[in-house]
Amino acid sequence: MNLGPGIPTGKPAGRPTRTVDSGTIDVDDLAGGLDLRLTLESGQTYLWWREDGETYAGDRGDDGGAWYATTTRAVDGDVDVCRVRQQEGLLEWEGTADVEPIIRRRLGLGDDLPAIRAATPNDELLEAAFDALWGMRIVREPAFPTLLMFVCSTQMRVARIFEMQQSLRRALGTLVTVDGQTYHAYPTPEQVAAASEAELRALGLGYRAPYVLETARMVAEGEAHPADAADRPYEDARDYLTQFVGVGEKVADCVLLFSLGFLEAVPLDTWIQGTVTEYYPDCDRDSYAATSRAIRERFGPYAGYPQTYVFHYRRTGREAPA
DNA sequence: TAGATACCTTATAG
DNA sequence: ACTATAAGGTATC
Repeated sequence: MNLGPGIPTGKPAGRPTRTVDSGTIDVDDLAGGLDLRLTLESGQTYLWWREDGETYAGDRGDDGGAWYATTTRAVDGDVDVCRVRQQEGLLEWEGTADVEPIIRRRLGLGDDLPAIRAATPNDELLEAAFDALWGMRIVREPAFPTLLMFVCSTQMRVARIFEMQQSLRRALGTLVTVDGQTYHAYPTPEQVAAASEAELRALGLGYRAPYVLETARMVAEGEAHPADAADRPYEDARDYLTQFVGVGEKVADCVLLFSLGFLEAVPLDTWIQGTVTEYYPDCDRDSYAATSRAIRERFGPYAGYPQTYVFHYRRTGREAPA
């Protein structure tokens, strides 16, 4: 298989390069199928970028474009590069290692979408959102990058959150060369912690700069790690994450849902809060925690799925005019 | 413990 | 052109 330029195969002698693995995943084997572009551009993750630079360039549906991401190995900090694209019912992947299990996890390919939908109430709004965006999956991205992404996300537009992550990557991330092509890994906690606040502000982070810096320092120095929340019951896990600076209940819910696999988490952002007020007023309570409980009870055990569908459905103006 | 306000920076609306 | 407003909220008082 040849996916074209990006991660070339072959191994020139005497140059640092990587072995390239590749393979395909039959989308028909995934329960509920897959829409790769929706999954990667629905505000769940800002860690993937399009080879053609058209990331967040518009809402055109999946055009078969290729996406890149890096993964940093827990054992030795080695960086792998992966490339995916969806064409003709196949999800094609390439990587500097056998990244298929990583891709399957990160893209939520194991989720049984029909079963999740069956466990979700079929009111008019949720049905419309599921119909419009079917195939969108909830990701499980690495914990530290997800934590920083959503610290950066406050009061910020989706396309700019992505640009911030690209800036962090380019300024601070390890440079990886794969047969002449260069890629920046997402920076490690240590790499972020070594930066200055001024440096981060220069990247356009604004008032988030000191939050990002302090949160990275906490992880780098071993005070706490976002992945440690995974072992706790849901609400304890959310409380645990709020110890990081710049992390309140909403950002904590994003980390739980989009990294740690807590599918019951419902981030209550402005869109979802507005949705609660408008469509589920009986779930509207006087605190985040109380509204969260009520809407989770309404949406069912996989409440994060309808949350994510409704968020993207409304944010992108797909909602039928009232 | 609840409520109000400041906060970086940019894109978009008026 | 120029100002006001809002963008996946949180920390602080």
